[in-house]
Amino acid sequence: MSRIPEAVMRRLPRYYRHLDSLEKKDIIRVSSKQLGESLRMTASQIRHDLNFFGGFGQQGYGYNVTELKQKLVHILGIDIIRNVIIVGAGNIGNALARYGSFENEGFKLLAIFDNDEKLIGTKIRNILIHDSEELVQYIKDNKIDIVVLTIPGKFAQQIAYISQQAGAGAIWNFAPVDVTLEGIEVENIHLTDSLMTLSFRLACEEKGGC
Amino acid sequence: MSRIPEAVMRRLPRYYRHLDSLEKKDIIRVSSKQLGESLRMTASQIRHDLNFFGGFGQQGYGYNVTELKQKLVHILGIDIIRNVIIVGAGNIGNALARYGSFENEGFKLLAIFDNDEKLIGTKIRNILIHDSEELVQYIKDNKIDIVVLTIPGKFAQQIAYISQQAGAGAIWNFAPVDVTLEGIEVENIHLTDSLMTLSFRLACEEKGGC
DNA sequence: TAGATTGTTAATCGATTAACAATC
DNA sequence: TAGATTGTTAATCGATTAACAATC
Repeated sequence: MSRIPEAVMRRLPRYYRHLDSLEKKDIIRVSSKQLGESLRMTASQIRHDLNFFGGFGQQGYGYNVTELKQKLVHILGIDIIRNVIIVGAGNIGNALARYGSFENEGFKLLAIFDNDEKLIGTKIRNILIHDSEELVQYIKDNKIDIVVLTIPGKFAQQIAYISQQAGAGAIWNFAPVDVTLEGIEVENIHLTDSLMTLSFRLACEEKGGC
Repeated sequence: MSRIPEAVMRRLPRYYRHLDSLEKKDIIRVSSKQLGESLRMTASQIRHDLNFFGGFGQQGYGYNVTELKQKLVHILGIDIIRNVIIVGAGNIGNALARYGSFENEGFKLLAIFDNDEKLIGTKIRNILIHDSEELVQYIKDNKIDIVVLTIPGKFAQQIAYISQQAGAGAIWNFAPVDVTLEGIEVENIHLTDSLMTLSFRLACEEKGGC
């Protein structure tokens, strides 16, 4: 399989989401033209993207919705259960822990870590909050695929590093710093950056374009 | 000013964040080479990006940290206070409402809306939760720059639409659907999509690359 | 002045779109 | 078969990087 461009990879979950919604509406087949109209992109791009993974369609017919969705499930690896832990039981950590719908996509929350003694030992939605001191040992003892960082920025890089050393497979970072590590998958979510792009665009509009 | 490419715009908050941290360390000057090393990008790209907005540096010297940061503050428009409301007082809405640090960047949360009678009239961090019925009137009566949508997907497009009609300037959407509207700035945050890219990358690794 | 580093243009690289033969 | 639509290659477009004259 040829190396998948980053841009293509980032569109895959959107394809998956849309196919899932078509399937729920009992739609059996869909063409790249129809997909393009719904997703506001060119039919050409959709066919081009999907063909990195193989020819899933049929000339003159299009794509079978359920079949294509299943292919995407497999490509995205969401048919594999992934063990997840959250480090930081603050606002965002709490929200993610309570947000049930990740479980539907194969992500299983095993534990939460915090260093606040008032929180240690309590639970969020049946999930125990452990002492951060136990983090390394916990990762070593359990196969942890994804470590979610919802801690202050100043701790993020270091906790990411020790999580990697302990054997974690990926970091999902919500701290407002860029976590950079070699040899582990990292996804940075920068909510403030995103909000700033709205601020920028509003300011541009007010200036009459830029 | 020539039209700013999307890719450039998305890098601006990162520049701002880094300059802010340099300033806090009392660093006076910085070269594009140094910035490139810290941010893991080419010096060329940084100079190229900044020059869309003007020549902020000095040959043989580099950039003055405070001055460049101030330019970025102005470019990003975070020197303008933006009025924000949150629609949906669930997990994510709650977390965003409690997350104080947006206020540092010029975003002011005025109100929260929900349709759960048990929540209406209560407060999160001093911010009153209003009945969703009042949303349109509230936007009409107050200059609302940004409407944050932390509601189920099925309501997102419609609430975005009526918010626009009522006069809102931008939508920050956390519902797992793509809100598409003409004539209003929209930023979609798809947490599940982001998590799926980690799943994809882990699956790729396990397959030995793709 | 000499050294450093910018601003800016040109070259390269990658991603998107168009086109169309293949084929269901 | 005729019409539709894919898979795939070629053309276009945009973004990144390299190069270097300008200049502090």
